[in-house]
Amino acid sequence: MDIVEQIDKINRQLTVKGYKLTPQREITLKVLLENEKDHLSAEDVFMLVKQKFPDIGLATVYRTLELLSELHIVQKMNFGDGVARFDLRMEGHDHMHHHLVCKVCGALEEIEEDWLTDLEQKIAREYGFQVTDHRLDFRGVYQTCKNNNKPCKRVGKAVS
Amino acid sequence: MDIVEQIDKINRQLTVKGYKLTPQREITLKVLLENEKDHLSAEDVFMLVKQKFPDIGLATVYRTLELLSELHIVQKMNFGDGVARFDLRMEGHDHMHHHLVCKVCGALEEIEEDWLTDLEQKIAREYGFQVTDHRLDFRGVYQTCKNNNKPCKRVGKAVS
DNA sequence: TTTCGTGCAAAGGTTTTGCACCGCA
DNA sequence: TGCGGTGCAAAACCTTTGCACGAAA
Repeated sequence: MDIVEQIDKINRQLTVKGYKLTPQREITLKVLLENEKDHLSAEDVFMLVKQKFPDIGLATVYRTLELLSELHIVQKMNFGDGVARFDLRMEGHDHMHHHLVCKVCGALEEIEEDWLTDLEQKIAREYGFQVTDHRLDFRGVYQTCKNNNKPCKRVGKAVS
Repeated sequence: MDIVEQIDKINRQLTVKGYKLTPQREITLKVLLENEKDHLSAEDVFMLVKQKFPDIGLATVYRTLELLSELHIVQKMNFGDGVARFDLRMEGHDHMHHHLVCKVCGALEEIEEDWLTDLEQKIAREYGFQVTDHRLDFRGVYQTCKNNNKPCKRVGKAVS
């Protein structure tokens, strides 16, 4: 599924809900699609969108991200560095991704495996709670960082 | 271990690092201990402390929470509602707790079990990443909320 | 005296909101 | 015309910081 198809699909989702795919929204979506792995902040998105559409306002980006959040097209996340970060949720998003956050190099690595299916069933059984979403972050240190005692890699946007 | 002993222990931790247990810090700790399950925000803590010590300033509460965070006595968390929340980490804190966040009633339930020990070993093996901390939140709906189609319970502070 | 901790107020940074305007049905 | 969407600036909000003062070693 290429970017055009993706945007087309999202366009239909918007239309169903009575929203329009304005040029600003389309470009914001493109930026999100092109940086799918990067956990962009609103400011990041704004700067990238501005390159393609210089007249856009920051408020529009916030409003678009908010809208896309509500429609569960993007997911708003928070890594504790004071800014919200946004992730496109692609079609197979039932298996949420997890994160490794390295305290030394600040890298934020994504892990695509889903480890929690069993756990979610257990929670449904034992707590009467139906999980729709989860979030799993590990904080720690890469061995390489630890051995070298210096930053080893930076994947995506670093988080303080 | 009662509150006095706990504070005593924390006092020693502070002393070792060259910090003092001022009245302000002691009362802040008491509030945290008395509301251990509540995920208080800085503002929450401030208001509760102010009842016992009306002259305290908000900045002091922030500074105390920051200090306690650095010493890993409390843990700073973020549930995406725009404020940081703080949890005391009691002695057996190696097994981090997890959360169920209900979208209907806003309840934030704590789960004391540790399900991720195996996973952390796997991560160390396969990703060369040594985990010191993790965070696991599940979002979803309580069956009771779903059946009644209205909020079913509120545990601790609700989160928007 | 020196140092750490404090209260207050101001500043900082992120996000939201009010408002006038614009384009499309 | 009506309405959703936009840009801009102002506001709101949470958190941090500068500064002068105070208490304790």
